[in-house]
Amino acid sequence: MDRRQKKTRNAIFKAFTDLLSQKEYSQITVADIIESADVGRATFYSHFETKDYLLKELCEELFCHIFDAAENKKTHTHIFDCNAPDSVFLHLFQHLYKNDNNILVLFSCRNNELFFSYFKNNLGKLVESQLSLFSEKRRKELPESFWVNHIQSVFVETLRWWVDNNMSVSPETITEYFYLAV
Amino acid sequence: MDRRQKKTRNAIFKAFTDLLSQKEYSQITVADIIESADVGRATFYSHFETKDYLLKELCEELFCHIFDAAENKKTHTHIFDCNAPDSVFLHLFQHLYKNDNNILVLFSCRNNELFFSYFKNNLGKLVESQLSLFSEKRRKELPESFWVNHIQSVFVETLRWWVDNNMSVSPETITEYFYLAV
DNA sequence: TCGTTACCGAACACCTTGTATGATAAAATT
DNA sequence: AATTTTATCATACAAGGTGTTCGGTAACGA
Repeated sequence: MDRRQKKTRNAIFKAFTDLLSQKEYSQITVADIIESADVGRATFYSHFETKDYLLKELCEELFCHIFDAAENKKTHTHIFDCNAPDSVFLHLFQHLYKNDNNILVLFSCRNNELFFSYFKNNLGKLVESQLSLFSEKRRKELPESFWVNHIQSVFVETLRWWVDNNMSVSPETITEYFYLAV
Repeated sequence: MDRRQKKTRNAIFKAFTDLLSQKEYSQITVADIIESADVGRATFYSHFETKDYLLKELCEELFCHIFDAAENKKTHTHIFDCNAPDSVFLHLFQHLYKNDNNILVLFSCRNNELFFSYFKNNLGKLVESQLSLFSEKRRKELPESFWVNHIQSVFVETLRWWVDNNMSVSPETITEYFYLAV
């Protein structure tokens, strides 16, 4: 990829992330973004079709990083030298706690629910691979789609509560809450 | 209230509800609404500051009806002649099932998350009054704010699943799922 | 009947979006 | 080093949405 393209793309991502920490997603205009990123209007539109696609691509980059990390624990441990705890959910909470790539900005309550639904979807695969971890009893009494949706939701809502409360408890504790709640 | 005002207000609510069943909230313009309601532009703005306030007021009307009904079961039973089951949650599900005032339109997956958060907030009071119904054990191990938020979330997500699945199970069954999940 | 009030239509300034243009400079290719 | 390709910029533009203003009209309440 052309060096200029990379620079532009990164400048836009950075500007967008900065703006998201200041105001609500729906209040941010393309004019805001290009001014903050210091790129031309036509340039913005040559990179991203719309503002919604920009958010989508940003989410994909961030989620791709964090979910790959959680799923491929071995390679990941090797690269990032983290201590690979037993639970992928704890692993996720730990990564979020570190706030890699400023991902937390997107979880702030001011921001769009669109983001939460992307996150929830990405969680889907992970949850399905972990179903056996949860209570056998309830699994048999509830439809599987209900059960999967439930676990995804509880994770997202637990995360929301954690962030809203300034992450004042440790990743280990919030994981415990998650398992108690789910 | 002036008869003309009532007529206008209702026409706008009706037009808005109809439109919500056809397209996503964010795609609906004020022009759409006033054309469908057949009122002047200035008239719309003399009733509602913005489209967001319109949604807010619509939610308040609908929720007010449904939550009052659930909370004041005695008066409510009297007025609406329903069979007042034991659980307020079952009661809620039953009311939603009847789709009073077309409330279900607002729960369709195409529609705004804004609506779900209003609903979740309205649920707050109700949940707090019902806390004792749920497992003592978990209540003591989890912070109260976490616990309240959790119950609200599970209700909303259960409802979402129910609606997404065309309400193919009975209110009694979905209530059972709710209690099993929470 | 008479004053008040809500409504209409039309026009308006302003903002946002997404596209198109030709010029310029950085990158890739030869 | 010379040349071609490509990303960028500034500017302009049309289309469409928002929220306000204003004078005329008709429905309302007393």
